[in-house]
Amino acid sequence: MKSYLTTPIYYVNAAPHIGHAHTSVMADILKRNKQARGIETLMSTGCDEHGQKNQEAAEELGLAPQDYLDQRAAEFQRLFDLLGVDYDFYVRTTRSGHKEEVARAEQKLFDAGLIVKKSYTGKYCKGCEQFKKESDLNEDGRCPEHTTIELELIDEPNYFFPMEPYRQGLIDHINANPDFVDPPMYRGELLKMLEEPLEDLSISRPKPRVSLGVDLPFDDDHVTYVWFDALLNYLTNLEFPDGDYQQWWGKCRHLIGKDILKTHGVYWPTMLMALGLSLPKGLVVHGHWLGDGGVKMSKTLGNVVDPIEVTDKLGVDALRYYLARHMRTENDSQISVDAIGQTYSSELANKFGNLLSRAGKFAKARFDDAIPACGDLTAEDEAVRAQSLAAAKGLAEEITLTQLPERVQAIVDAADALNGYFADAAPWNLMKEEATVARAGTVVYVALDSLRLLFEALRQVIPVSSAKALAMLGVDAHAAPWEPALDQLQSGKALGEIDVLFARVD
RNA sequence: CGCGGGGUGGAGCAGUCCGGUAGCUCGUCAGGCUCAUAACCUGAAGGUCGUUGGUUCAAAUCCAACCCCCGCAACCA
Repeated sequence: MKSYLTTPIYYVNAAPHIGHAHTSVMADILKRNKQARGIETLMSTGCDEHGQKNQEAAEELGLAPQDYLDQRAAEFQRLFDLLGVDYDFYVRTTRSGHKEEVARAEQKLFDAGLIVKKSYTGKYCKGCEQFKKESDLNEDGRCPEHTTIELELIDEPNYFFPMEPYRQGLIDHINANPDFVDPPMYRGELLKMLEEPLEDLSISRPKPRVSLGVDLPFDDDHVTYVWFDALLNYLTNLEFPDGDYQQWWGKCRHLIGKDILKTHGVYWPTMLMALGLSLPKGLVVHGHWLGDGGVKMSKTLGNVVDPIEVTDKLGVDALRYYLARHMRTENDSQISVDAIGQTYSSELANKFGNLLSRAGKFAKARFDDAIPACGDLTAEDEAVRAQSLAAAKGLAEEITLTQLPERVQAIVDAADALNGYFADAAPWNLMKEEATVARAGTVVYVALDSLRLLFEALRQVIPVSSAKALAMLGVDAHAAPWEPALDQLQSGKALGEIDVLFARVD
């Protein structure tokens, strides 16, 4: 079994933000989930270095484009490395192989007569450096952003990719493949987009306006429109067209934010159809993060959540955990440094960390630094064990992004139950009578073994902390695939040093 | 009448498909425990589930109308 997961390649015209962190971390979690099930998985993330906005960003900083791009690409990569994103490809569209293959694909379409040249007429705003639609203009027929500038009527040649011929085929494909878009809500949105005839997609930009891009192979005066170039990264990673890309391409799922559903659900499939290639297996769509108060993040409101800042303050796993725990794919979700801190304290520190600490230290102090023996099990023991096993199994099977929060929640609930169980059983009281010392050992065993199972499951979400926790329990991090099972702790085996796993941050 | 999502105790959310004691986290208050990271356990206060009407023995949940927020419609995950 094979799988290929991609994130979008991010526009590097500004510093990386929480959205970039989110999609790449989600791809990482899905990859770990697949690997746990024994599925060989490739994952790509990276950056899109072409286009007007990148060009402008470089100019603003007074840097040569390539210097600017090198800096930003490294900055994004550092973030993903910091967050533990286990990518197989870090894409840069400026790399030579990619550019050549994009040009080849374009030439192929051009030769087949699937790209047409025609003049584009439109009102161009010099302020925005963009063409404006009538509906974008104010009452005076001017750009709302630049009311003093008279719009220019520009008529220039441009290359277009007619998408309409593929529309019905795409609709049929979506109907025949219910999981082409997940969650289904976005499938409906996509089908809506396909109800009207598709416009010709402009795939070129005149060089005087945009220079950062892939030269059109059949016209030196133009560069390729960023999306046409960027989308192909999903294939060029796999050494398309000369390499052995087919074995992976058929297993590809694209993770995307809802804002780029059209590019991935319309532009990309029609391009692939024109190139005679099969469509990806599916699109995995998620919503956006909003700042405190449920409004868009903005510097003026001061509700921007910077992934680096959060990580510095609370640690990588606090952020990864929050992203996994609180994003609802069909809606936008809220995030703030306070909220991350709260989730970190109440769940990671107070439930998982503290439970490990109380049971682990108890075992060390009262049972000679080792895991106690497990005696006969009571109904209470069996109940918490069953809950922990069920929760772990929730991450041993295939998960979607939509299910992820509830699966993590089940792990939390199990830890919660273990805390209650431990308090009810009160092994510290059982230690007072010789007759019940063995029973205390059983309670500690059940707590530690169940907790081990929960941390094994959490390796998908918070790999670093989970590995630490398992080391404290004296368990070797066993390799994928993973089969959740009870009673994997060995009685009598030494426990590791029980440190504070999630340090309190005030 | 462009499209879509949402409106549930102070905050953030689940529950809505398949009607039947309104649940979780945080916060507040009271008690308990002492193994543990001022943590953990128990209990309490606090909600006319946006509004109105309808169906039903029974509606947060189904139906209708309306109000209010937020996205999209533009190269932002």
